[in-house]
Amino acid sequence: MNYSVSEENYIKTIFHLQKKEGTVTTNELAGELKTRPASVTDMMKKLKAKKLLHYQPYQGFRLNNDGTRVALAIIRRHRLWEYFLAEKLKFTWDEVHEVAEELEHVSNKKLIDKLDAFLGYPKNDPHGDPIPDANGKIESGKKIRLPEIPLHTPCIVSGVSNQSGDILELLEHKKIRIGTRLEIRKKFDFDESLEIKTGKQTITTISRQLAENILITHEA
Amino acid sequence: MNYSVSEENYIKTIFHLQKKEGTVTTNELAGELKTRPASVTDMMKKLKAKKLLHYQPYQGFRLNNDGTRVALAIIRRHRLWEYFLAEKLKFTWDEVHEVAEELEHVSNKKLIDKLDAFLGYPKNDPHGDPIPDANGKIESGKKIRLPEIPLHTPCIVSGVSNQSGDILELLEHKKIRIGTRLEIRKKFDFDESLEIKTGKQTITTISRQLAENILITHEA
DNA sequence: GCTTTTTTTTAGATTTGACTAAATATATTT
DNA sequence: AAATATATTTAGTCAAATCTAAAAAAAAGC
Repeated sequence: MNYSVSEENYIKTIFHLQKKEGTVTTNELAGELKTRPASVTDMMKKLKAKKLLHYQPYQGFRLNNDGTRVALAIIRRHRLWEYFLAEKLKFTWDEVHEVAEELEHVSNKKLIDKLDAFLGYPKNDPHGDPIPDANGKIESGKKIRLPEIPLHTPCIVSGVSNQSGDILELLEHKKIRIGTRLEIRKKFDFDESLEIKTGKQTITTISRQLAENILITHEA
Repeated sequence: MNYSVSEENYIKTIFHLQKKEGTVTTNELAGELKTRPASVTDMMKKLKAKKLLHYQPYQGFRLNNDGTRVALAIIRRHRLWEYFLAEKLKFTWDEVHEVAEELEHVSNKKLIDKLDAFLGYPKNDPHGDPIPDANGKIESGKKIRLPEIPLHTPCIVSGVSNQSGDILELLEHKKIRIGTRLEIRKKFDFDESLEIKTGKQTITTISRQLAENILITHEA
């Protein structure tokens, strides 16, 4: 029931690669993990022996139910720590991933469930990705972006999909953060810019490029 | 500048054993780490090569300045996480150590300094042990216990030295926690029990055994 | 002060996770 | 469909951290 840091990194990476394609290949995984194909083959044999994935030589691999369950637990830990780092420790959005890569391997269930409660059971991490719950349930995956929200509909910022320092600086300046409530006041067809209301009566205009990167939680 | 989990555990344990005796022996360390003497000798050679300790075959070992600096950084991480677990995640005093043993090996300096700030730069962990600051400075080490506090002197609970569930239950019942302000009202010579005031006007009596285990920060 | 016991070290083996180089299977060309 | 190219696996090494068994040094007993 307990896996090494190395095993966890393989499992997590397979999960992410699987989503895009049906099956994962040796080279893909080696590239993603910055390791060699031969090392991947070795690990696949081990994970198959542990019954976490399907694997026949030369046929690629994919996680089975047990492997998926393990992957979701790792992703839950990663995203909860990211949320903690951003919200509580005031790390910027582009710094959280690297630190969470280390924290995610501390696999004490009680710790993670208590952290979840402390954070108020957040639904999304700072990049807008959904956080699996204690049972491994995860929300759709489809993220709603600001331009898809109708006029005059109050909504809450749940993350940004682009993690560059530039976008951060701009958002910081406009005081748009995770949890910020906002509402679209006007859509300009000319350049697709949006006039939005944030907080009580602050009105500002944001470009289409910026709006595309702001992820939204629907509920008021 | 970066050490493996195993190296860190050896360094940390040597630091704790040193305090009591001048030099640490192979068997002592093997006992503490639940490993074999031969493994200890191997690791001592490695840590000596890394210039973290003094070691001559058959002569025991002790950390040098660099080794002590590394040990204090590990202890700082451990105790800050313990404080976080107890204060923020509501772990009980007897549960925090085990979890902190894992978290302490995530050695990102920025993470730890930001955690420190988030927690309000606590001086002691939930067991009353002092937390080294960002520069590795650590306070005396001498803990003051409740019976040593004079009458009518307001003070603050900084921890307990005994971590059993029984003492916890009792303290919980009497609403004595870390940070609780209290003041001794009367000392009974017969059984050395103490009558104390906690909070506004709650008066209660505690036994000598209990008082001995309550650690105090002097400042009002 | 020699002998016995205890402690520590050395020597050699094991496991995990990685690597290189070579072999083999699959895919792509022509 | 054979030849070439690419992807994958196998075979054999290596380093880290552990172990057991045996040898060597230090300490204790008589």
